[in-house]
Amino acid sequence: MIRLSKLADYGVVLMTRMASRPEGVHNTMDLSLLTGLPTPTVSKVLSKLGRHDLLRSVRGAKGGYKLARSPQNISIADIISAIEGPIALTQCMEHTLGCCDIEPLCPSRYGWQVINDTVRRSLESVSLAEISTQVQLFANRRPGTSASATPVATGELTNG
Amino acid sequence: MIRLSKLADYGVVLMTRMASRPEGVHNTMDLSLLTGLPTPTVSKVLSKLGRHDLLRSVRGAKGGYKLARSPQNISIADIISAIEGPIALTQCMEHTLGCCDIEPLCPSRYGWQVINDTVRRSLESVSLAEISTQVQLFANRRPGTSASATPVATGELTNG
DNA sequence: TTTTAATCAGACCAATTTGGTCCGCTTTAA
DNA sequence: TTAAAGCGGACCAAATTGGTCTGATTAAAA
Repeated sequence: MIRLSKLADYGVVLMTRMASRPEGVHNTMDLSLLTGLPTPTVSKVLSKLGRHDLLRSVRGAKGGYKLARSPQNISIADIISAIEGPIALTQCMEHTLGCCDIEPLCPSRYGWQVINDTVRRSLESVSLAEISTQVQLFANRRPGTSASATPVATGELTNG
Repeated sequence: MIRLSKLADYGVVLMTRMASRPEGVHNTMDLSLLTGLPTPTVSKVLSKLGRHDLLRSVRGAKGGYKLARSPQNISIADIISAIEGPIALTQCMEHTLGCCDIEPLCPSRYGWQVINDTVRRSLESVSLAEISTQVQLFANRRPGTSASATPVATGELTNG
């Protein structure tokens, strides 16, 4: 399987959660309870998303984070690259041209470029809004406020 | 960045190399020299590709591996999933429905499914043939037979 | 028939990466 | 002024990865 780091996974999950109340301010503690993820980890992810202008932080008491733009204008690629850096399947693709010694000879580079572009474009095509509407179908009986007892809602912490 | 394991990276590189002589039999030693990858590693990757019917092994002296089908009929998704298992960005997506306790409640699953399908489809759309024609442009002055001194040709072993 | 060149499989080990925890600091509403 | 929140970095443990080694098997060539 192609590995997405857990942090990036969490990022998508948290953003999805926040998109269910796009105008609200969400704090770390609540999100931690809702998702079952450890509080400091949630905090770390959120602050990264904040630094990349996907979230806006509200400091002080009653603070938290709110979406910086509407879910329609946030793509999955935005979220992933905020946390993991530029989307690329291999290392040499992370940089732009001109940094690799053997580059003019490297017979793989151009192939990888094709592959990476394809994947990146596909992730750019999926918006947070699309995903969170899917979620609504399953969340709408619980009006999505705070602390539910049911833990764990990531794509990660599950197994067969 | 989305991480592809090195082995999968190598898989793509090796297949690309072999696609430049689609009918030929390629042995581990030659491919190792051509790519700069350690021989046992090449061997491990090739045998995995063989077990998934992308390569056909020819044992004994003068043996090696040859492509099991034409490059047009091999997708990047085939290669990656042969080495890494089913293409999925998160663990719970590796299985088919019905294996996760909280599944009926999991608000993320359906979002991930959308994302994964998008990525998988994009990788299925790129064939080995497309990539190796790109390679030809850069390899055609060296008629692509055996051992060149220039090492390292993966998308991985390079940095900035 | 013997030798040699190749695949094949699996065990083992080392090192990198990852992610979780903890700490103390800053900010602001009540 | 206090308490509740974000902020950021240092540190550590553990899981994953990938490279190495060994030996068995196969088949062509001498």
